[in-house]
Amino acid sequence: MWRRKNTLPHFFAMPRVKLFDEKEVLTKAMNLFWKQGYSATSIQDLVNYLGINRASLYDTFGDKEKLFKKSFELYRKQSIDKICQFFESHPNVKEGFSELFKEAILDKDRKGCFAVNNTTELIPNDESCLKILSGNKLDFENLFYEYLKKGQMAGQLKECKDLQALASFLFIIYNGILVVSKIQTNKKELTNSIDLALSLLA
Amino acid sequence: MWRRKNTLPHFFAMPRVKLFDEKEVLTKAMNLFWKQGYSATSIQDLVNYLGINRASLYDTFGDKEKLFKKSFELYRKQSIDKICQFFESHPNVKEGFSELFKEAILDKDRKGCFAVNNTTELIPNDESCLKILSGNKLDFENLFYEYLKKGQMAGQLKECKDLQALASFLFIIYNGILVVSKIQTNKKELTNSIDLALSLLA
DNA sequence: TCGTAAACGGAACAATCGTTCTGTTATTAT
DNA sequence: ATAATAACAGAACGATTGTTCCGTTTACGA
Repeated sequence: MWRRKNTLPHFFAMPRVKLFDEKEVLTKAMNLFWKQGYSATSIQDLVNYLGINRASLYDTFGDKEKLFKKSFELYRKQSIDKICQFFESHPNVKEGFSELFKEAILDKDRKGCFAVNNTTELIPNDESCLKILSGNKLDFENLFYEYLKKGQMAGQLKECKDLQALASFLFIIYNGILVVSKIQTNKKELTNSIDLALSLLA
Repeated sequence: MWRRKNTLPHFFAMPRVKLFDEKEVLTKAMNLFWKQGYSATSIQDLVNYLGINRASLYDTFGDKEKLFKKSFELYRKQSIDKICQFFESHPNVKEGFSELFKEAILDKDRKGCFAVNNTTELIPNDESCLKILSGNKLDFENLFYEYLKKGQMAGQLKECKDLQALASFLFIIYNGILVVSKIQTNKKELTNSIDLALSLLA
């Protein structure tokens, strides 16, 4: 069997390159889905906001659902990277969580958290998203757990706590903050609640 | 100017009565919006699920947004009534919150909380919903506060706490539980977190 | 320079969106 | 019985949905 490679003289040819940066466009898509949610964001919205052609959108990202999944994938990577760096640059556990939560309440444009928004919008109507969000929960709780453990070994936690339970608790608090911050932008009240929650650590 | 009333003999006439119970249908609409969210629920979905005609839907409830608002209004009334009764039938504060939260984690069909779902879906894209949800937050925090106060006066809280901060904290916890319950139905882990949070009360 | 193939712009697709309209049916005071 | 009128069933509306297709443009290896 002969291969096509041999039969055609100019088989390999390079087409024109993309006129847009794929990751840059994906970041834009992420931000629009984040703000509007999956269902409320139309392809036309995306075409307008991303500034690329419909055909380019479909050629590059597949369909709407695929683009959404890729957007959320990017968000997950970014937020996990951010948390890791955040913990590394905050050696004290209690201070670290305090700063993390207090940063979360500065939600000027009320977008909340893309993961939390997806949880409430897409569960229980999208099975595949449940898997992703379950994984996301585990990732966060594990990060929280390791951070707590490091703090415990450094003697930052007074008593011997159930770190697993503490990690779950902190994840719940984090989710709660990310919901309530969309309603309430009064920093003072939320700060008090955070201090109250973190009094369980020391 | 003569009035039409005088020119026609039988001006007042009663039409046929509704073949469906308005509140019953509204409850159904509430449940569908609750499960699917506002954007993901089409009029056709509603017509199928409610079992009434399109025209009847529009005649009775106005348009989609009005039906949604009425659905959520019904939900708010029901949940506030439920909380009031719940607190009245649970004289001990800590036990009351414990039971309330532990009831929330039994979310078999993963619908979550209609109010939380609406918060993440509709803010910041619907200004009128922000007002409603702000009011809802205040209502809940006030209910929590009064309940805490009653418990404090009954000597159920050891120290003299900042009850306002405690109420806000419990509202955040409640929201967090109502999000995470959609992902995690493992009761044990969530129960531990609830116990941890409520250790701040006694 | 030339041919290839992907990116591009934009029209076009069927399906569905929320909403309105048109008759018909059914009820009740007269 | 009759007239009036709202509820009913269902077709129809234009607009928008997500997606595909077509023809052109453009970059790059040969």
